[in-house]
Amino acid sequence: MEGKKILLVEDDPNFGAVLKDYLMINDFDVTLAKNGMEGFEKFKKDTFDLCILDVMMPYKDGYTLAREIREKNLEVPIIFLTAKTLKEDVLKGYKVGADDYLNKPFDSEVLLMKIKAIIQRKASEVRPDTTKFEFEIGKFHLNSKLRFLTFPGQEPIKLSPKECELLKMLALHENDLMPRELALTKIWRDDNYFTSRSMDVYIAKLRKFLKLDENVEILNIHGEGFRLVIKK
Amino acid sequence: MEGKKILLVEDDPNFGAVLKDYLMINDFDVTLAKNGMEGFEKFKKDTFDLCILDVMMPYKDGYTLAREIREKNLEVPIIFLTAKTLKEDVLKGYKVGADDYLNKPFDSEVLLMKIKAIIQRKASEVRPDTTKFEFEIGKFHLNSKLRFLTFPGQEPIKLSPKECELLKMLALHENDLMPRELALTKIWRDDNYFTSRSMDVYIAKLRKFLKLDENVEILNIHGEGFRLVIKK
DNA sequence: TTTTTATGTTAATCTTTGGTTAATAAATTT
DNA sequence: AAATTTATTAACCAAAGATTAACATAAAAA
Repeated sequence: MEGKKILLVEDDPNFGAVLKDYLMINDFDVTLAKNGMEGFEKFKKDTFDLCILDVMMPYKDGYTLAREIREKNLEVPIIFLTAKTLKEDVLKGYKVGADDYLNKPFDSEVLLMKIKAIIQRKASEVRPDTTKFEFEIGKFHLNSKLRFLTFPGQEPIKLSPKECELLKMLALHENDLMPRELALTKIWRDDNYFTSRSMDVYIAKLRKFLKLDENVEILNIHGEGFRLVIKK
Repeated sequence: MEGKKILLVEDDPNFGAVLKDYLMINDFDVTLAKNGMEGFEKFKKDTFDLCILDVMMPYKDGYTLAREIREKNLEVPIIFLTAKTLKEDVLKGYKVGADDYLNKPFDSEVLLMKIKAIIQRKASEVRPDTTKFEFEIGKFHLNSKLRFLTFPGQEPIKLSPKECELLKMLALHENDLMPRELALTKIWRDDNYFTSRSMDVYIAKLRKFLKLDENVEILNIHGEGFRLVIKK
């Protein structure tokens, strides 16, 4: 856990300094920014393992900053700090892609634990190669950047963003288990009953496309996830 | 995090009930014991992911109980609840093998977070054991990740989670005793009459699958458990 | 041997998970 | 602003899996 880099964006200089010190004592490498602008500048110049953002800041609030960060980086975990307890704010945070949410003032122990838990989780996640965007799926060819799926002798099938990401995720785990949870947290950024239902709808769509090649199919592993099988 | 089992030992019936409810609302499966004796009895009869012990209880205090629990189980995380804040008590707790320490009354959020952090940590520690998922069982090949069992010249047999785990557990003890109790506590997470009956049902199912290879069979060792025999 | 306890088997029931359709909402394009 | 595409939600049914009850049989103990 040593030397993990944290970007801390907090406008209150006292609180910011104290928190920074506390985190540094606990072996994190902390960069402190005192507003959203500066936060984003520093984010672009370096690579962080975690971002801790205060929600209420002048000029650029935490949510806006989070959105900008997410545009640049889909992976980095974000924790919001807030004095508010309003439900809607919490929800807003999650929508922007926050990994966690903490009320201020909070128990520093708790923050530390959250940080460790999140970093550990990220570390243990399978890191699919996000750069790869071309896949051979049986006789199909998938280009996930241009979002289409071609089959010999056919017009290319245009895929929607969700269709495409889901198929890509399956392709990355070709012939192996693609855990349900993984797709839900990575693509839908939420794992609940409805997103799960939504995913099933997309699986059905993909199956329809893939019917063209009888050697390709998406199998379900009950309670676990799906498996893109490519017979050869 | 759903369905994790917590043993809560707390002599104050009001506080105990409130805390139990709170944890249950948060999707934990909570067993409440109202003193150390009862706590230990319940601990022996079941398998828990976490124990939360009040320090000050009549007859048998939390430390004594913790020591007894540690004798039986070196793994299970223990959290102490205490009204005291004296340093020495905290130290005593850690010496007995506590994973955490909380003052009472405490912020329920904090407890929840600590619980989650601890359980997550344990989960990631255990991973090495989970790595092996391919087994040769006579002419069979078991893939316990994709949950199927193949036999030359046959369609792969899909296994249900319980079938799969049970067969894996037997395979891990190939030609040796696989104690009944082990499968029940690890797979069924509970050892009682009904789970035991359920396990027998699964043994029957596995025997049916394994019939294809006459050199493979599951023998019963009366009162002890089962033995996966592979003749060579 | 008789009695008790443990195991084996089948089938009914209950629970959870997955698949599909269609209506609605949200986002994007024209 | 209208049309089109994409995404979500709800309802419902089907399939898979797990448990339980009932009863039969085998092993151990009394």
